[in-house]
Amino acid sequence: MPELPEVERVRLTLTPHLVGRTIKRAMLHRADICESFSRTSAGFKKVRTTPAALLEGDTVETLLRHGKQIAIIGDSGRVLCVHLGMSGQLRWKTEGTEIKATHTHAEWVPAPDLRRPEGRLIFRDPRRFGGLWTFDSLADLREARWNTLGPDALAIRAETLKEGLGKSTRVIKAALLDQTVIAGVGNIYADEALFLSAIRPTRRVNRLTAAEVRRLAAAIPEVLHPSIETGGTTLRDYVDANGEKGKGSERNAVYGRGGLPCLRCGKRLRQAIVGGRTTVWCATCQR
DNA sequence: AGGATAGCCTGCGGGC
DNA sequence: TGCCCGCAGGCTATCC
Repeated sequence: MPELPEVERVRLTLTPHLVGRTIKRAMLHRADICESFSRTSAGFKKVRTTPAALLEGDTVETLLRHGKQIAIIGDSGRVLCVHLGMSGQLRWKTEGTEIKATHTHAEWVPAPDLRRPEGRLIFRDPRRFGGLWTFDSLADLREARWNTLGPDALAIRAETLKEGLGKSTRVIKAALLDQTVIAGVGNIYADEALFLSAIRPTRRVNRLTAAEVRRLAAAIPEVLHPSIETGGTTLRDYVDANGEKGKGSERNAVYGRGGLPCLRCGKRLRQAIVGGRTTVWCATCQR
């Protein structure tokens, strides 16, 4: 469910709970949602997941994000990578918080910390499109997994976007959803960025002008930043680590507004499947 | 080899 | 009030 702003929000709200805490116990309730990798001379091989790989015994140093993926870094150097997929949640559970017990696939119990209230980290994911990946180091995660991702959408520049798009003939909407081109944009913010840059989602990548690519590159962080501030979009079941819902959905100019009037020109917004996903745009404002 | 499509899962809202 | 259908924020495997 989450795109970059929602994932960033989870990272930000989880950080104060986790950083500096030592993981006393890591529990994996469903083995098939986690893959562990270890380095070999040839590359990487899949190994059995151990509690230590899930950061048991580690003190959390920091939380990073690239695109829609989060990395939790332990003081041993080990790294736990979390991808929320469509329905994944990373939650900080305290005495008072109600979290559905169903589909809880992993839990982390920290050692008591006198300065902070007790709590534990929960990974839930009903649809199981998300998952966990463990590596011995951040370098390993970058080499084995994040290497396929394009530049993070918050830091995208016109030149790198142009390079990532290449001479592709597919529609721009599909290219924006391709995480190897740019990491972090999903269905909501692809439509929002295309609206803001006045480009039709059905335009072929290789037919975009340099000026249009520049507008698009500028529009992407511009649509992402406010959603990080407001707590991300809420359409269904997204919540941050503290269970707070986003307040950003009413800010969307096109996503979820098919058939409604364009906020800029008042004409009816078009809705159709583009690049395999429901897409909304204004045929008047976007060319 | 790039690009389009089906498929993986569960939950929920709308229409009957 | 059910029940069935369609649809959902992501990504991949597989075909052409």
